[in-house]
Amino acid sequence: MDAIKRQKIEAAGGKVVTIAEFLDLSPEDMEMIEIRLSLSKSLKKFRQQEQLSQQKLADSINSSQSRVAKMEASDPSVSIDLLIKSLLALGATREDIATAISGN
Amino acid sequence: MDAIKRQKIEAAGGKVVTIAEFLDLSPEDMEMIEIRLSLSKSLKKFRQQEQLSQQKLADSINSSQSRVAKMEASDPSVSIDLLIKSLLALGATREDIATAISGN
DNA sequence: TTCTAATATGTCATATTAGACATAATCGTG
DNA sequence: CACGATTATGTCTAATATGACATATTAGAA
Repeated sequence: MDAIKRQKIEAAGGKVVTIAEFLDLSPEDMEMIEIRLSLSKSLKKFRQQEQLSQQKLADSINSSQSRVAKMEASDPSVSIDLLIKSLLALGATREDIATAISGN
Repeated sequence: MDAIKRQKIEAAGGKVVTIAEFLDLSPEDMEMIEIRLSLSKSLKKFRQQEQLSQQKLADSINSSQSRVAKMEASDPSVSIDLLIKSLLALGATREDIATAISGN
């Protein structure tokens, strides 16, 4: 949100709050969330490139369809470990993972 | 180990086995271990650059000295999540983390 | 629309990871 | 050497992540 929009809202009596402020997240927490988000997007991309259903992928990594869905949804219950493990299983390289994490 | 050395050992009746073979690790397992290793080395480097003891770092991230020691030792009981969280707390950027993971 | 495959969501028991603590080992420095 | 500080290791129990399952929702084709 730019400064002008913020000013307008505040001038009108509204309080502007970022998501981080609202949820009381530290910058590091935000980064963690962003990293998980990038990885999960990458996971979905790799899976689709391989033309696999969530179920097929789940089978190949001894997991379940629901967990794969949660991975791709960046559910807070999924660890970065699991995301990376799954990406590797899909053939992603460390470089691919690094790229996802860097956000570029 | 190069092919020549391997050949010599095998010619002498020895069986050559990689660590991965010995521990029956999949290539993905190996990658996971290497990633953890890179991150833990990076963590130690960042902590030392900041001139912090493991205890001080532990305090700043609500953890314990022993857990920090385990992080830096790449103990299997520590998750990549925790390593990344700790790196971020030390001021590492996503770029720094990506670099560690890529192994370059 | 209806049927079917795919994906999403909620919950649970089990497994894994967490911080904490005790204590051992190692490092520096006098 | 001795001592103090730092780091390593082992083991608890609490917290969190896991696969599994049921079920809901969505997507796409006939």
